[in-house]
Amino acid sequence: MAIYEDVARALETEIREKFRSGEYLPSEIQLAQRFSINRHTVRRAIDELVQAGMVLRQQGKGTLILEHSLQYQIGARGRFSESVEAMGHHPEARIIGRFLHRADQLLAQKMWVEPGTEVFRIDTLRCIDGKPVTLISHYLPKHHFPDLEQQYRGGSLHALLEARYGLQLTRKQGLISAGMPTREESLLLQYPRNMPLLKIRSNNLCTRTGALVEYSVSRSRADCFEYKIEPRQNPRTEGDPSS
Amino acid sequence: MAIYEDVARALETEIREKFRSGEYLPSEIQLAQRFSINRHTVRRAIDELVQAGMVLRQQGKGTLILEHSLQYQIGARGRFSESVEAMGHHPEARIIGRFLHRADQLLAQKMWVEPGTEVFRIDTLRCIDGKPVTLISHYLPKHHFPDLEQQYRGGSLHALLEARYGLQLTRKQGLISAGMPTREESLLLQYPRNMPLLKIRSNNLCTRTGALVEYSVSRSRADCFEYKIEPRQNPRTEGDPSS
DNA sequence: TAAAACGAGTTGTCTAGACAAGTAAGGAAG
DNA sequence: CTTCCTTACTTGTCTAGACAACTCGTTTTA
Repeated sequence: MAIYEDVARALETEIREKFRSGEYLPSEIQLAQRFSINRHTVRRAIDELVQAGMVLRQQGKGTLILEHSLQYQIGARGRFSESVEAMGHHPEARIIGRFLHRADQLLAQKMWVEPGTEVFRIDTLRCIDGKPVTLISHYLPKHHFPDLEQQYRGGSLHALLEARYGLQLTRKQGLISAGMPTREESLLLQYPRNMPLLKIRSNNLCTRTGALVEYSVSRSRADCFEYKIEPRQNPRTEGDPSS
Repeated sequence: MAIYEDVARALETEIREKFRSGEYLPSEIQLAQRFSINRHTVRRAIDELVQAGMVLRQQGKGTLILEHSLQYQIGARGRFSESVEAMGHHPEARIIGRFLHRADQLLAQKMWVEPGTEVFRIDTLRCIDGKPVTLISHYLPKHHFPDLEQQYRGGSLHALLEARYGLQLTRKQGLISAGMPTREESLLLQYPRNMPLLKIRSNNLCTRTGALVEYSVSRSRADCFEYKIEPRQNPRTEGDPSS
């Protein structure tokens, strides 16, 4: 039996018995000293835990211990549903990054604009009870919002659009798919790479003019999130984003 | 960008273009010489392919190339969208299994019936171009359809319900989530266990009476399937020039 | 006061070499 | 002919060291 397998099992029981989720594993060097093995062998052991979805590596910080029973929570009550109508329009968003793209072929097609158009991209992370749940990339044509990058400081993006630019948005189309997280997504969402994400790409139009003002891609942890499609009820039930 | 990522991508295209499944990759040492990198770096690159399910390591023999039609389609055009409205009601269904359940606590809650109620379950597999894409479990309260099990022989379940029982269905609620396949799902869908499924659970009511007549769970391969949510075609906004 | 630079500590990548373990084929011994 | 052994080649594991990249708190600087 390989050393790294032994160490992996040792760490596994140790995590279950002595650590809580949110804590960090001892550093690889410390573990190497403790077990009197090489750091690479420790890494190989931790690889097993990563693969099992028990821990998450964070470069520069450490190795984060995740919920012990992630896989068992799937399908359990811990999950909460969210009306698709409300997706992407949530107040407690934290800004992760801002970018200025020039739309390539693919993006242009999805945004219904000409290739080369300048497009703001704002990435936000939505947390619930301090737990990251959804990562959203908002794409907005620059010419509609020349000074948006200065204005937006977090919170409800759509409320800002309405307040400053007088725009009211309507979802025109939503595409729902599933995929596996990239390393970056895994990090931001604190979510194992071998668990699925629920994705929604949506085009939002200005309710009045019909012009596309936002294309967004949201990626949600599937262990605690699912989307609810309501029957077509009477509209205008979703007005208040602050609720 | 890391070297091993480059090499992994290079090998990926090479596999697609120059190799067939069943063949073996050049040995790690040969690849290391070819790319002028260390063997460990080659191994790290191949790790990526293993993780992606493209190749299989065989100690002492070599690295076997597997069927490689799946992973490339992800995110490509090969994917086709399907309106949620149409989900679960498709003609070219093949029957996989029939069951008679007595609803337990959980199922009863989801189906809005009393625990202990007898429930038909019919599993169907939907294929496209001979490729299995969606696995659907239909749950129907027995008392509504005493002889359904005899009647249904494949094809559109909902058409049969309408023809024989005079029932027209309306989707009341849809819950969309993502998950990993069980072994059985993986087998039926011919889909790797490390790729995600897109799931929809929906309750369908009789349009006239409002009684629940069907609860269904569909699981679709995420590599070639995504769900489309159409805008609400609200009759009141008919004059809208944007549509 | 605010921004920039630094430093300690962490994970990530790459190299280098050694030996273990498994496979397959060929040759030697029975 | 069959069996066993050797040999060559493959992947698997472990060690060792170096530096890159990143995080975070502290210190310095403007």
